[in-house]
Order: sequence, then structure tokens, then C-alpha cells
Amino acid sequence: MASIRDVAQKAGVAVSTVSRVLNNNGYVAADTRQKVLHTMEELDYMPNEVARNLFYNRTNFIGVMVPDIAHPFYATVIKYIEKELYHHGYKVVLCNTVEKSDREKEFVDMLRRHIVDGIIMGAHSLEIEKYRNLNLPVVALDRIIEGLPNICVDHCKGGRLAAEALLHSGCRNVVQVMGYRKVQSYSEQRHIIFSEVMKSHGVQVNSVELAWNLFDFQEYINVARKTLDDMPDVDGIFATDMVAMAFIKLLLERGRSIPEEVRIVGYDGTSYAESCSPSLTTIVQPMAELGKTAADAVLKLIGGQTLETDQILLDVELRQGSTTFS
Amino acid sequence: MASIRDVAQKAGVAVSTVSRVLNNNGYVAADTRQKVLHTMEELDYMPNEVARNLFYNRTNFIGVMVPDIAHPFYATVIKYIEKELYHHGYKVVLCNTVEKSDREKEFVDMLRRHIVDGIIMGAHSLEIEKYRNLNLPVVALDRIIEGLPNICVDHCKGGRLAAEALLHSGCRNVVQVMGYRKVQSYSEQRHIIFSEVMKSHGVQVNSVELAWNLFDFQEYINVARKTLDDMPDVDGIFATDMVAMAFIKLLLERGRSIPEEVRIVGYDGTSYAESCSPSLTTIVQPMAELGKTAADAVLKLIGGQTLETDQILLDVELRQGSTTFS
DNA sequence: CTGAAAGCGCTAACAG
DNA sequence: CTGTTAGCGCTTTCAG
Repeated sequence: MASIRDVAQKAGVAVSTVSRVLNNNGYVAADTRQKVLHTMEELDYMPNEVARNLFYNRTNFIGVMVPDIAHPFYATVIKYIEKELYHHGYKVVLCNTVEKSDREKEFVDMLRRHIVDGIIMGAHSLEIEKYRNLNLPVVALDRIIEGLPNICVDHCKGGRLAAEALLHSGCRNVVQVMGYRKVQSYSEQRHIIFSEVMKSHGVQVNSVELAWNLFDFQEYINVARKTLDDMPDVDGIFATDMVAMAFIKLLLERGRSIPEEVRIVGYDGTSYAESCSPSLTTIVQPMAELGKTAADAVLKLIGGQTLETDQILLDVELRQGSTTFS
Repeated sequence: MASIRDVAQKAGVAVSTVSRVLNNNGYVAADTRQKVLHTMEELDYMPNEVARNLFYNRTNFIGVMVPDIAHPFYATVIKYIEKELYHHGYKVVLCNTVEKSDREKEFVDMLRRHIVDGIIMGAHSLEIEKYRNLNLPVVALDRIIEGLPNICVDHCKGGRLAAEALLHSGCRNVVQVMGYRKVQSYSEQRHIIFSEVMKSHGVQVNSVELAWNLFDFQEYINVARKTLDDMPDVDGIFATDMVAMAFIKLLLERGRSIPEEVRIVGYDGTSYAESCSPSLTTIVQPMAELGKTAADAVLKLIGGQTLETDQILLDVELRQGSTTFS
């Protein structure tokens, strides 16, 4: 593999001259430039990015940590992170943290090891404590980590919209399925609001907790089955899209009609919600915007700028499906 | 940020000594080691990975190119690629090539620019021609690119299994939905076999072609609608999981019963297939194995080894759902 | 306009 | 066992 020195030698110029035509800066005579360009072509030269990165003290990589890449929510957000970053010359380094909380600490060390220039943290960060308030280019994605700027979705509104949808559809006895409690997560706020709104209207609210925020449909089926067995009179359900689909499946199997007997509101707005039958009424998170905004935020931090606010709150909306009355 | 020189200076030793304790090689007196270790602690030292990478001429990154990260098939495969790579000290650099065929060339250049050590190519590679037979650490994932080793799924068997399932369920007039033709893809082989098997049993096969291999559910719905309008007598459908779900939705809306009137076999075995209602009979691709195998293959190439075969073929199987008779 | 030289942070001979 | 030195491939002063 030809190096800059090989090019210089063959072209009969100094390496610095080659460097100058490479980066298009400094003065270089037209014919010298041509000669160098030609030699590069001949030698099929490609600059070694690692070497320039060492000099510039950057890598053009952004680490993106998520609990599960295969979950449609994260997969979609990452798609848009990648897209935005790409337009700015950065690349995404993936880190799936599922079942490996210590991987998070390790991943954050990537910043100090100069493996990545910044981090978008979409995972539960137990070990991130020591990096708080350090003004490192790290942003939290859809979760609140003290001392880190975050890009979140208005989950309070999400919870309220879900409650209103079920209320409007005439529910009197609902159940909501919540994430794993131990993982203190801002997004779970929606369940507090949901509960408040429902109760203020005299509706009975039962809460079921998942054992773990894992993406495992069979597990969801189990939870749904147990819930329906324990509370046969439930007439409304509020849960993540995928959990909601488990309920749909079970309810249909048991011959219950949707939405006549039971109404369901999902959360996330993944493609699952629109592709299933009946299509799920769901609270949609703006995944594209979330990704783009998070990407822009780290980029800004890397550029030495500061974010105007510690929290950027994105809007949610309800997408009407066939599991509630419109 | 403290460098190795700072540590050496403060500890009163040479940089090479620090380097030795860092890498645990060469002889270092126990107390010298302690002193150095202590100083590292004090200075909160972290080695600069870019510098060592420059020396070692590697990066520990593997580029993974896919047409669409958000597609559940790719998202899942990537999850397992990441997992396997992680265990070997490598990280995944993502590249979504959707609607940007020139990004592929650029991405392949990453190899020569020393941005990544290897590439797993899960995208349609129009521009990869010049890299053929170069013995670079590049493997094709679920597609055949001449001159590149590939890890594929036995799509012929997949097509046959699908045909047999529909045959067994009594179909006499089926339609199969194929990917975009222009993108010459090995995985489309299944449709040839499918067609052959069906026809050899005297079954009428119609083929519908998608305009683009894009992941867009609304588009799938349109295709399904047009297909059902054009061929109202269809009693069997063979399509990707997501396309199959569009058919399910439309058929149910039109009051057709599944599988009594129309039977459906999906392809991919994504989580969509099991979470929808009725659950989809589908040909499942071994996504976990696919990811692990591809990762191991690039790693092997990077290690200078050669693969025993140019093609590694993984098995598929049928997962029985409720859209066919069992 | 161009070349020589120093240096980014780290590793690996090679002498002591 | 430890320090000195050269060098990975590139960029950037600094002199001409």
C-alpha cells in the first residue's frame, strides 16, 4: 500500500507538497499539482486515515449505545442517526448493551481512548456517573441522565394521549404494562400521567411490570396471558407496541372482539403497529427527528459549541388504528 | 488528557517502561510496575488508541453495509454480528446504503483508508468490481458477489419449503411477490424454485415484482391491493414477512378467511411473523447464525487465514403459523 | 511556491 | 531490568 512518501519520491517532490495537494491548501504550482495528482493515480494512493486522525486528534466516529439494536424502535432511530451523521462525515460505531451493563462503562472509555469523538447514549447507564458534568460530547437519547444533555420525547403528553384515547373509547377498567422498574427510566413517566388521568375519571388502573426490558415476544405473550387470566374484566390496555401485539393475539385467540370488548393503545409507533391486524392505535415517537436531533446535538458538542438547553423535548402524537374507537 | 510521556515523566521512568507495563510484555521490576501503575491512576491515564492503531496498522473496526438498518432482518443480523465481533475486540461501523449506491464504493474505500479492518457486505454492490479477487477481508452476507466469499442461506430449500407448504395446504392458484429485479440477488433464487415446484404440480403461479426493495409498509399495501384486485381467485401467497402481513391485513379487511380461503407463507422469519395475528407460517432464516458466521469469516480473513470454501450455506426451516394448514 | 524538520502518542528493537 | 532511538503516515510551521 503506497504511502505519501512513495508518492513524493516517485513524483520527485517533498511529502509536504503531496500533503498540500491532498488537502488543497497552501500554494502549489499548477504543473506540480498535476504531476502529484498523476502519481497518486498511478500508485493508486489512498491516505491513511489513522495517521491523519492521530494528528488531528479525532476519529470521525460517534458511538451509539442502545440496549437492543434489533428492537424496531432503536433500529429506526439509529437509521436516522446514521443518516444525519453521514452528511457530516461521521460514522456510527454500534454498541448493543443488552444484558451487559458493564459494557457501558467500557464504551464510555472509548471516548477517552480516542476511539470515538462522541457518544449518543440510548442505554441505561449505571456506570456513567463519573462522566457527568465533564462536558464531554455525550448526549442521552430518550433518557435522563443527570449532568448530560438529553434529547427526549414528551412522554407525559404520550401518557395523557393514551389515557384520553382509552377514556374516549369508554374504558372503565384498564391495565398498563410498564418496563422494568429497576431501570429508572424517564420514559416510564408516561405511566404516572396515564394513571393520574385515568383515575381522575374514576377508571380503575392496574399496573403490570415486565421482568426485564428485553425484546422477546414469547415473554410478552406470557405476560399478556397472565394478565388476562388475572383480570378477565379488563376493557382497556396500554403497552408498548410489541406487548400490545401480544395482547391482540391472545384476545383474538380467546374470541374477544377488538375494540368492542377490549381497546388497546400501543406506544412507540413502530412499523409493527401499522402492519399488524387490526392495526394498532399507538402513540408515535418521532424516531426520525429523534435520531437527527441527537446526531446534531453531539456534533455541536464536538464542535465546541454548547447546547442552548439541557433538554430537547420532542412531540408525540396519537396515530389512530383499529384497536380503539376514533 | 495525560499522555504516556506525562506518566513516564511523573513516575520518573522512560516511556518504553510505561509502554511495557501497559502491554504487560517485557521485563519490569515489581516496584517499578507499581510506581507506574500508581502514576497512571493518579493521572487518570488512558492510552490513545489511534496512536497504537497507527503503529499496528489496524483499527479494530469492521464495516457492516446493509441496504436498510431499520429492516428487522438486517437489524437482527447486525445484532449478532456485533455480539460476535465484540467478543473478539472488534467494533461495528454501520453503513446504511439505502438509496445511495455510490455510498458503497466510498465504503469500500474505507478499507484502503485504514478506517476499517474488514467489511461485511450485506448490500447490493454495484461498485465493488475493482475489489474482486483482491483477497481483501471482505465477505458478502446473504448475496453472491463474484470473487468474494459469501455466507448465504439455502434459499433454494427455502423456496421449496414454501412451495410444499402451500401445496400441502391445497393451493391451486398462487402468487409470489419478488424483490426488485434490477438488483440481481441470489436470494431471489427461491422464486425460481418455488415456481418450478408449484408448476410441476400443475399449480398456476403468478409473479409480482416490487418496484424497489425498500422497507415501506404503505407501498406493500398498495402492491397487495393491486394484486388482489387483479387476481381475485388467488388462494396462496408467498412473500417476505412484511409483504405477507400487508396481504393478511387486506384479506381480513375484505372478509376473506385465512387459511381457509387463502393461505400465506412468509419469508425471513422476523419477529413480525410471530407477533402478528394470525401468526404467519414463514421460512425462517437463521439470523443469529448468519451474523456469527459472517463475523467469524471476516475475522479469519483479517487474521490472514483463508476460508475453506467460497460459500458457506446455512440452513432454513419452516416455522408453522396459522396462515397455512399444518 | 517548495523542502526540511518537528511532532501527533505509542511500540519495538537495541544497547546497556 | 531500563533507557535511547527510530519510526508508524500524515500535517504543519518555518525557512528559503
